[in-house]
Amino acid sequence: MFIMNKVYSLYESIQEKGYKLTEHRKTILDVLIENEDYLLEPSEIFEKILRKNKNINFSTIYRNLEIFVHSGIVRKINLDDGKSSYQIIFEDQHIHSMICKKCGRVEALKGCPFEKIDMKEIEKKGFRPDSHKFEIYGFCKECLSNKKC
Amino acid sequence: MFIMNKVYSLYESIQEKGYKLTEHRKTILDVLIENEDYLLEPSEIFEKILRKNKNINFSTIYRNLEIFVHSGIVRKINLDDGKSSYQIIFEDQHIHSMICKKCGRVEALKGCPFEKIDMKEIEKKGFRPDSHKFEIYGFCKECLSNKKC
DNA sequence: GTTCGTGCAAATCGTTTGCAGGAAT
DNA sequence: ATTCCTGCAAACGATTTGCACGAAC
Repeated sequence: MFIMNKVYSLYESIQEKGYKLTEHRKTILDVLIENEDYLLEPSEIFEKILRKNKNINFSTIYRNLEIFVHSGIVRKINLDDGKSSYQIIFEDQHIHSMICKKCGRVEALKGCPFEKIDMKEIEKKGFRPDSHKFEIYGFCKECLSNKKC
Repeated sequence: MFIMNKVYSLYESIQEKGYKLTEHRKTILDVLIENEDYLLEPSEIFEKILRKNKNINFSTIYRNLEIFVHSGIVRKINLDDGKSSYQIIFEDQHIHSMICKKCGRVEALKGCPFEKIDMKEIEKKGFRPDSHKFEIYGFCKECLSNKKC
């Protein structure tokens, strides 16, 4: 039961930050876990919870997603359309992704291009980097084979 | 007068797409050109136009920014706060940037990390890339020396 | 003269907030 | 018992839209 260990460790991260472990939080996490390879928008999370015959208010979803991000167990990505999407983080790895523009599927890339960057160029400009983003957008195998792309 | 050549070529790009060359469009472009090293939000563009003792409606600004992006002369970037920012593109170069989180200053990076990516990894997943994003966030020299970061 | 652009006001969309009652610790 | 969590409804900010008039081609 590897998966349960991973889930418990998510629960611990929440409690370590002083947040309570409520049923709603577990439900939202369930949805994120069941879609661990996908970026989900708050509205998609809402719908998937409905399909479980549960109902959680939008504001509760938003508030808890922020809490999860703050607890380091969820990643927030701002896509080009201006909407935010969320994805569970099982290990606290630093990753970059291939993101399917059709279905939101996310696949991890090995390595990080930032490590190959010429730091001298950045230092010369007097710039102090504190974060970076590298994302490849395109279409995943499944969406391509559906011939809808 | 290199700058004017560059400006005329922007005008041409607009007209080539079948859009009319209006005074408002020129004014918005002026502001983008005067801030070519910065990311500007629509509200900042609005204010800078006001300071020129001109007034352009917000909806006109939004509509024209979309048109400029569609004409390939303006770049749109979605920052983490969910707001959109815009920047003029003088040459249709493919660039990646260092972005100052305080003042919005943008400095170009040499090279592109995508070229160093192991394409075999992507092919193996059956993923078809169509675009990518590499951005370094941090603080620029000026903002650092203001000791406000 | 036709097509396209604009200002205005209202609508929309995603997201956030204040508050009063309810649940976790 | 205290602190935190939630639903609700309302507020919010950024962006978009319908429409009637005006400007570019």
